[in-house]
Amino acid sequence: MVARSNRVTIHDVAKAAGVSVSTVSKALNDTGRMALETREKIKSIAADVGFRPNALARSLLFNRSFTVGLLTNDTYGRFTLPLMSGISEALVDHGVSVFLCAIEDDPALAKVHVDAMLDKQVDGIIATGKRVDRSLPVDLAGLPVPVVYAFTEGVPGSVILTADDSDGARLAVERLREVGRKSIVHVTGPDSFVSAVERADAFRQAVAPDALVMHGTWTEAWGHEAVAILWGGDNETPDGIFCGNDQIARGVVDALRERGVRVPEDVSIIGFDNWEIFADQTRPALTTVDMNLKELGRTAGLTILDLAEGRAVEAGLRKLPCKLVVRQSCGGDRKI
Amino acid sequence: MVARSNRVTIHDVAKAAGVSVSTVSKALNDTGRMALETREKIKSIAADVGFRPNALARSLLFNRSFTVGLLTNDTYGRFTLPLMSGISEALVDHGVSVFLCAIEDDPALAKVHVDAMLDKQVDGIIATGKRVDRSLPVDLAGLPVPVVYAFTEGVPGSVILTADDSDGARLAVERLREVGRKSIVHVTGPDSFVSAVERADAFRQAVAPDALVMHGTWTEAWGHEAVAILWGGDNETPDGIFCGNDQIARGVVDALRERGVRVPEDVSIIGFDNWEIFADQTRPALTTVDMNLKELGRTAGLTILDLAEGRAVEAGLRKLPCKLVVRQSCGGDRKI
DNA sequence: TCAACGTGAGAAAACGTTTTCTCATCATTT
DNA sequence: AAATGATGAGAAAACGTTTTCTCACGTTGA
Repeated sequence: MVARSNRVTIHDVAKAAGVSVSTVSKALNDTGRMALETREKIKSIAADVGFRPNALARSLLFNRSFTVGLLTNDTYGRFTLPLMSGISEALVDHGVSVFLCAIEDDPALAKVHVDAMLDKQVDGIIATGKRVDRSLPVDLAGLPVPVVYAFTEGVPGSVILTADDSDGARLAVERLREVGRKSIVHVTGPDSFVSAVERADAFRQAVAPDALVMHGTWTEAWGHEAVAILWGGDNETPDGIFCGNDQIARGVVDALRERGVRVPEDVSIIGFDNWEIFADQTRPALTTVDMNLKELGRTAGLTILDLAEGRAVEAGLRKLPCKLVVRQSCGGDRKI
Repeated sequence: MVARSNRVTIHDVAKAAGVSVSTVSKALNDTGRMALETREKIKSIAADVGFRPNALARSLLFNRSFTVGLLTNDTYGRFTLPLMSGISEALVDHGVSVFLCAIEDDPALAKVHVDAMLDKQVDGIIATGKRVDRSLPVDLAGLPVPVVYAFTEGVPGSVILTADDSDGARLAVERLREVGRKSIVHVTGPDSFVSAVERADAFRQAVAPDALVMHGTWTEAWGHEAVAILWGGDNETPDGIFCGNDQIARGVVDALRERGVRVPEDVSIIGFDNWEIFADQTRPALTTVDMNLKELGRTAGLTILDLAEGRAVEAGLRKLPCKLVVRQSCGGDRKI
């Protein structure tokens, strides 16, 4: 029809071996009946001519494309990249490749991408975003392929994977307690974010029902401001601050340094996200909660595979545990 | 053979319309001869039953999969994401989807990914990395599909796209001059990086053959240190600093603030990369050189498409211009 | 010696498209 | 009225696999 490629097909192998294509197929797939000698010879010839089966042809036959789509509106990749990395890592062993589609909150663009993926017969779609409590600007319900939501809001009855914010908050508080901190506050993002609220609730539960939670923006500037508030009045100052993300934590650490408050000697700081570019470059480097996004990605990948291959998967929200990454800002590998 | 899906095929449309599949195909593709009435009826029926052609089947026929692969070892995505965004944007209009493969400097993993993509008959591969003067840990020469190198080292005779570092440096110096700066220095990364050297050369050419260039690491810490050196001695201090990246620039700005030097009133600072997370959060926000990575991605996408469709593309290194993003750290929408 | 059986290998169909060819049918021209 | 031409639509082949069927041949057992 159109330009034929020069790639070697199973027919070439058959010709070279002097057998039929069926025999070649059976030989290479270790199926069917045939003389061991024939099988070996065919395998050797196939290797010699560098034959690799055309995945498109197999896909057409099996109705399995061995591709999945990752749909995201997280332009900056802060959350998408670790996730992607985990997905890819889990799936590459199964011969599955991943289409990455960045839709920037544009419903039309999203639809174009979804349609393109469906046309290409993806085995499943993983949806992710930059916020757990917002959904992508496209309706993924009723698609002819399985969908897994990771770190974004999903429709009821779907499979949703997310990090356990409460667990993260508990981890942080535990650590602050371990290093001997008694007066702990939480400086975090807006209370319009479900994550912020969940962490705050878990924080209060772990510290005290009336423990101080300061909601602001997710920025360094807010970290500075929060310190100004805490250290500006006549009240007792805290000796431990759990921050809602690493940017806030950096702001807090910088502001404290400017005031001559020593971190971690005088005050222990714990961040959230383990965004290395912040956590590592802050002086001192941030002890911070890691949401295990890569692991979350791995789970999402495996889950979509289960669904694609018809295995049952429990629907509903599943929260994966966080982990604490210890650097210097909290102090004490030993207790202070 | 295996699980048949419930998706509607051209046969279903044919049955519904009471015609043959060939007629349906011709009707939908506006080819062949047939009564206008028939054509319209078939189109309408196809739309009603929600028919979408199976891209796999078309791919098999046309030897065109309408997919390309993006291979990267830039784990952090600093450069890959904008590039990816540009590629995707340019190609989605052509119905092309992008496989993202993150290989972490692991040759074996790289080979697995490349093989998986070749098996899936990608129309081309775009290689990218985190450093212009390093190549990916896999040999992409002699592949049966076209390859474009973007922001990474490519084999001789290949198509290589990269940002014009010299242009970026010139842009920065020009701006510093425009705002009236006379004593300009360049604080940048290690001279083992080709980019650093090219920018430094262009910097010297624009300022003076013996203009001061300070090589260090790509970190905030180096920015601090450089300021300590510059302001620590008895020498005249500069009134303009061109930094090799935004992290260094942030370090410089912070260090100057700590010393009571005002930015941009006393000293103008220009960064490089336009990494918004740094450029925007620095106080004052950084004026910085943007490498137009998204545009570079767009070009890479279009180029791989040209190659895939057999159009001639000039081989060799092609440098795309940078642009200056003006914020506050350099001063003067009007001259100071 | 003949039937039954096991073995090795090929033919053909299938997956879902597109395209080339062929062939009726009907209208126009001589 | 017969030959020519235009029109509309379908049959079949092709893309590169896998799998089911079929079949020839040789071996075993009675």
